[in-house]
Amino acid sequence: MTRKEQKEERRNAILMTALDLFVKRGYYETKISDIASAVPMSTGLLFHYFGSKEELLIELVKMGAAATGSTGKMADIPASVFFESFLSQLFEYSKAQPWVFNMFVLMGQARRSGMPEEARKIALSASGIEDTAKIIKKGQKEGIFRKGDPKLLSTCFWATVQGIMEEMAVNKEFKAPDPEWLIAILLK
Amino acid sequence: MTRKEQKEERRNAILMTALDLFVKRGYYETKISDIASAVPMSTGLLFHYFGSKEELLIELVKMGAAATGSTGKMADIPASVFFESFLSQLFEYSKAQPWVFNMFVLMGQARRSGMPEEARKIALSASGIEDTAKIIKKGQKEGIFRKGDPKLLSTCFWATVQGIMEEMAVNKEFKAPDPEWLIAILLK
DNA sequence: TAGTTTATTGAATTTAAATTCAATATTTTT
DNA sequence: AAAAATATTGAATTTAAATTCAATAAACTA
Repeated sequence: MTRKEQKEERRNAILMTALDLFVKRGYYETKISDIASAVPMSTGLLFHYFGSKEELLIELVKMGAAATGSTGKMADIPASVFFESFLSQLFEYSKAQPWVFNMFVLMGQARRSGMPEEARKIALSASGIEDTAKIIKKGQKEGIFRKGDPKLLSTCFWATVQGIMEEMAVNKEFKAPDPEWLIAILLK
Repeated sequence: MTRKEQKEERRNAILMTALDLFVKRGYYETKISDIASAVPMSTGLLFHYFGSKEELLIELVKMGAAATGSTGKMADIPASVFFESFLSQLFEYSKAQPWVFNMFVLMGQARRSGMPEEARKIALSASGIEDTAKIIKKGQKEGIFRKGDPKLLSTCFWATVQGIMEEMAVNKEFKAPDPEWLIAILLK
C-alpha cells in the first residue's frame, strides 16, 4: 500500500470516527481529543490531517451533500414504491452500514441548528426536499397520496424521518419502525 | 412592585430570552453575551441572576420537566381525541405562545444530544413516552390504532412531532402540518 | 546505508468564551 | 437625607479546549 493510500485511509478513519461521535454526542460535546483517542492517535496528529475541527465537520457535511445528490436519481421509480423502498433501505443500513445512517442524521442536524453556520449553508443547499416534493406531486396525481402542498408534505415527511433517525442515534433500545407507519403521513 | 418581584421578572426575561436563542441557534452556538444583549443587560449582570450558563439551561429543562408532568393528566380523555387535540393545541401555541413551543423543542433536544449530560438526565426522566404508550394501548383495544409495541409507537410518534417542531423552530416558511397527517402514524 | 521526507507525540501556546470583580449608580430603609 | 442594600457595568481574569510546535521515530528514496 502506498503512503498516499495510507494517508487516505487514516483520514477516512478520522472522518468516520468523528461522524460517529458527532452524531452520538453532538458536535460541540465532542472534543478533538475524544476523536483522536477513539481513532486512536494523538491530538496533535489529527491536525496533520485536518486543519481544524470545523474543517473536519465541513468535509463530512460536503460528503453528505454529495451523497444526498444521488437520491435525486431515484426520482424515476414509481411514487408508490419510492418511499417504501427508501425507508426500508435506510433502516436496513442502520445496522449494516452505520455510515449511511450517521450521515443522514448529521445532515439533518446541520440543516437545523447547533452547528457552525457554514455547515448549515452547505447542508441546506443539498436538501432533497424539492426532489421528493416532485415525487409526491406525482403520487397525488395518481391519487394515492393525500392532498396538500407537496413541499410541505415533503418537509413534513423528512422532518419525521429525521426525528426517528435521531432517536435511533441516541437510543439503542429504539428499533426502526415499520416504514408503513411513516408513509401513512403521505397516503390518502 | 416589590424588589423581589422585579428580580423575579428579570430572571424570567433572561430565561425566556435564553430559551428562544437556545432553540433557534442551539445551546453552544448561543453565547452568554448574546443572551445578555438580547434581554438586554450587561454580560456581567446575568451572573447576578444565574450562577452559570449551564445552571440557566438546567433551570429551563427543569421547568420543561415540570410542564411535561402535567401532560400525564390528559390521559383520561378518549384515545381517539387525545392526539388530535394535543397536536392542534401545540401547533396553535406555536404562534400565540412561543414559550410552550420552544420548551417542547428544547426538551427534545435535551433528551437527545448536543447539550450537557446533566440536562439530558433531567429531560429523560420527564419524558411523556410511557404516558402516551398507555393511551395508545387503550386505542389499540378500541381497535382504532394500528398493531405494534405501544412504547415503540409512542416513541415513534414523539420523535415525529419532535422532528416537525424542530423544523418549525429554524424554518420560518414551514407551516404546521395538519395534525391528521401525523396521527396517521398511529391509526389503522 | 545516508539522507530526506513523512508520521507521531505530548507539552506549550493561543483563543474564545465563561466567569469574577472592583467601581459606580440606583433604590430602599431608617 | 444618610446609610444600607441591591443593581449594573465593563474591564480583568480564568478556563477549557483548540491549535501550534519542537523534538523524535519511522519509512521511503537514491
